[in-house]
Amino acid sequence: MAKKPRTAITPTREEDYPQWYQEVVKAAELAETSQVRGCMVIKPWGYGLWENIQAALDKMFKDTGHENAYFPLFIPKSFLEKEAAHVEGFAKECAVVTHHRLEDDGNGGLVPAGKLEEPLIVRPTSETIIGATYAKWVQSYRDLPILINQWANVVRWEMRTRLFLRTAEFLWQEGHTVHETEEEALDETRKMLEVYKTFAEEYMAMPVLTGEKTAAERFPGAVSTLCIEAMMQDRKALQAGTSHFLGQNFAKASEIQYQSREGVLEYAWTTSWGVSTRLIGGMIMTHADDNGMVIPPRLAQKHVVIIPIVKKQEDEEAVLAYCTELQEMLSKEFYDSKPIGVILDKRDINTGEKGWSWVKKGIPLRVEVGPRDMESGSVFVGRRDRDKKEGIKREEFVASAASILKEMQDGMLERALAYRAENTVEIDSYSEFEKFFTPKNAENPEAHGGFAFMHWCGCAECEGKANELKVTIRCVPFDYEKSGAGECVFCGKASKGRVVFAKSY
RNA sequence: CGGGGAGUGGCGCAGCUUGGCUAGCGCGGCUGCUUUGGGAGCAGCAGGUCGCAGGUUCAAAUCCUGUCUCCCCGACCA
Repeated sequence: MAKKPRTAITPTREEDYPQWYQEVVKAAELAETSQVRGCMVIKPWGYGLWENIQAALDKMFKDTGHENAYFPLFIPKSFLEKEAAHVEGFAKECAVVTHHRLEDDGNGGLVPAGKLEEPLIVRPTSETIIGATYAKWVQSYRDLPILINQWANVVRWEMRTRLFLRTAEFLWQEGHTVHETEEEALDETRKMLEVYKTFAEEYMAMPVLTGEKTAAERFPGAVSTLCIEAMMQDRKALQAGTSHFLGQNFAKASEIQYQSREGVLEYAWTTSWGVSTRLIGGMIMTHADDNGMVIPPRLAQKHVVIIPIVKKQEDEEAVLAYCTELQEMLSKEFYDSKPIGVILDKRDINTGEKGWSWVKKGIPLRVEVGPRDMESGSVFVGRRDRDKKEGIKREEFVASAASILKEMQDGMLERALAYRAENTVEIDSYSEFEKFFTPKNAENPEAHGGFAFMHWCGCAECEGKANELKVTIRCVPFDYEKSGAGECVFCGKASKGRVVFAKSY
């Protein structure tokens, strides 16, 4: 029996995908569970990813005319009650503040005191509190549009949590806009979804499908929910971002009214859209391998780590000087309009261990520099997307670093696109559907399924039949009618085009 | 919230069924020496109120009750 090569992460993706995911998060030092139920501590290496996600998206939001603002963490209970579907959707997962003080219980403990007149809800999302604020800001059509984004944390008391993918508290951005016309609001909804798609593909190297959610999967209170959906390496879908057209539902609930050009009092049209720290989970499950994290260069806070190899004490000074010089040279180079981020790892630990720690963290380039390289004026470079390391002249490496990073970024997207293509099928019969989404090994299910483009009549009953195999409709692609008419896989009734079915997170 | 699994030095685990000496092992940490180009070796040292709270008992990591947290599968959701 051939001995399998040692991997930095155990178990491997194939052996136990959920466990592998957790190990990658831990080994890459991205985050850890906290002492608070369901909440995570995002560690510097993970938070750096979030900061870069924020920076890139923030620029895209501003370039599309949006501004940032900040609204309260607390929402009066009565605000949340205003939109019926919205309350129903979120009521079960809210953290509720009922007291505003703690008192000594006489035994060294504390008991809540000072009961609030009206409970406050820790925001699960801010439509209602922002809507109430907008109602004050909007009088006339001249006050519109309002194009505001907020970077914030929200709390949803989820029953089952997983680092980055679903935590009780998470970081996100939520855009909330108000418009004069339905058409304008619809355009906004679509525009922001495009921003998300562009970001996912160009920065995260994570290909996404776009489309509209079915009624069953829609945001509570929305008229329509648009989404980006990505395929993870276990072939399950991850909803990576949503953009909601709220119609006049929230405007009516919050009394956002304006006097129109004709002097008539009208309800405004609103949208909301968001992405969260879940994107980091998506990045991990799209790119990480059995040796740990693989960070897309465009989102890496550091692109290169320099590892000095010092054999003899007397070499140390010279090798470090050579490394520092390399660091300075690289830092003057630009990748993606920013200076290349370089770490010189001087930690006094074994070289192998040091190298592997960076492999697991997913830094794009590792450069090892020892006396031999120094003498020949070269460096030894390892790319995170390849196994082999190669020697290269120092100047040549410095000059080509940016283009190597670009090549890596492009390669990651291509690989992810290829993976998705390999696991995307068209299915026309229920038996095929059942076969595609049923693992061979029921005890310990292997990666199976993928994206299945199938005909669907549009009724909730047939959608429910897919649920029996834990499969949901991820989205109805915008151009779904282009795939041609057919018959619903479940009931045989007419369908205008194929929609995307998959198992999901 | 339903089902299953688990909490024992920093990490991973054994011990628990059938209570009993100072609670073990591996990895890691520290110190010293030797090493160093893909996860080092030897020696010495440090480190644990066994998740928490009650209870049973002469005696509890072990038995009982409660509770908290984590992981997996479901339902729910970004």
